[in-house]
Amino acid sequence: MPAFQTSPGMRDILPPESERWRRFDAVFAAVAESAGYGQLMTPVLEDLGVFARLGEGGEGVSKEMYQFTDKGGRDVALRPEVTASVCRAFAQHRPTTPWKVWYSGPNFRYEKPQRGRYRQFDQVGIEVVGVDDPMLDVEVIALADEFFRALGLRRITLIVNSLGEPEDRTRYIEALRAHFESFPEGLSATSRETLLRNPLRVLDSKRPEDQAAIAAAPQIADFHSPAAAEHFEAVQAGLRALGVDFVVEPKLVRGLDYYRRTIFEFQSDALDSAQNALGGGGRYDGLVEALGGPPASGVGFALGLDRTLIACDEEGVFQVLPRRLDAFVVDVTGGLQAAAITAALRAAGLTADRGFDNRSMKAQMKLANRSEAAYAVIIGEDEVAAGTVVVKPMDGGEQTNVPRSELVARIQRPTGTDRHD
RNA sequence: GUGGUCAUAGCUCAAUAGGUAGAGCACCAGGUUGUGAUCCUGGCGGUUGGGGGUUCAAGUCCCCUUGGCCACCCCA
Repeated sequence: MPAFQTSPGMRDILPPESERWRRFDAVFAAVAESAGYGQLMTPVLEDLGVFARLGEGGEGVSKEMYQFTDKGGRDVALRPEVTASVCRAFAQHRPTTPWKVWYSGPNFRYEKPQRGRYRQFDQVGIEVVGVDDPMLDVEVIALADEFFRALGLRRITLIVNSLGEPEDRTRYIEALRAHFESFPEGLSATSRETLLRNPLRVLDSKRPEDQAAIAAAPQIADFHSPAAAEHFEAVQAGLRALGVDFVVEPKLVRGLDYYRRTIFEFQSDALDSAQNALGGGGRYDGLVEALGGPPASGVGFALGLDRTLIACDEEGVFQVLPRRLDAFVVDVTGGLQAAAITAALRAAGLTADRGFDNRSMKAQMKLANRSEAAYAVIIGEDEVAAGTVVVKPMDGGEQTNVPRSELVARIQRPTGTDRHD
């Protein structure tokens, strides 16, 4: 038993899995940057106040926040999400709009860990501040959709809804509360508690005894102001124009108070229905202002690496193969030769590893095999004397003895292709 | 936060009814005094998650604790 191990809900990502994570980021960056988004890097630690507004939504928010007082007496928290930090950054730096950014990194929530749910978890996302145009909602959603496709995922469902303007939303919540409180068949005990805190969330319940009340509940669309309805229509028209499949789900809600108008979520039907949401987002007009900035609308989404990778596993896509080395240098003359040869190979842009500890040729060949190098470069006393090296294809091909000066060329241009010699 | 379940070698797992802890894989070495991936032989490897208790004797039974997993809660 090791004296120390990772704290609950936190883990090491070892190679080669870490390579997959890095490629995940790279694919996301490529999609976002193709649309003019730049990477924003914010601190993982911020003043508690930056996230305080999130607490107005569910009580879970404040309960699950990693917060503490630092040595200067400042109340701080590890970020539970990035959207609030983006808005804080906008308010702080006042960049010109539209401000289009993407991000990737760890977030922290003090939850009870289980598979696909960690206390430190990575998310990628994009946010745009300062544009009201529904076509921007369309762009953001389409980029998320494009990203899932870039990973190779096919069994993805996009669901969208609109919470309307803040006033619409407020009126709807009151109507919902009234409906649920007076519904004859009542609600489950859990939903009755949810109702006190966040009536919208009751719509999310999957408990059978709640379904009758939910089915009979008022529809948000009936509360949309003309402007909100028009915005939502425009979003749908834009998605259709781009050929992005979607389903309007009137019962889709998001837990936080800051969401306005468009909200959306991507689900994978390759996962259990209980946790099939890979990511989501929406509009949060007003959040920047709430954080001390100018009035500015915002829209964005975030998605989690863990669940998305699980979905990839389920669909058998985005399987990252370990990187192969070009060459593995086996030196049984003490190791100095290998130092020079690997340096030369690397300088030529090739990837090369070598054996250490002056182990036997057999042992070094086993390492070469394990490294999955394309070639073993073997050097012994004979080769040193002759100024040559043995180049052996590890796939079983014939090994050849080549002058040391031709080694790099031989590996860059495999035998059989250099017929002009 | 609530409930359930599990924890044995680096990994995946065995261990009859309490009776000295095993295998496969991996790793190391040799067979092959200059050659991997196959094969053969041998080796390294564990205070059975930790602590306490019952017992002549505990991996096995009891309590506590830590951690994983599952469900609920929550889900930004």
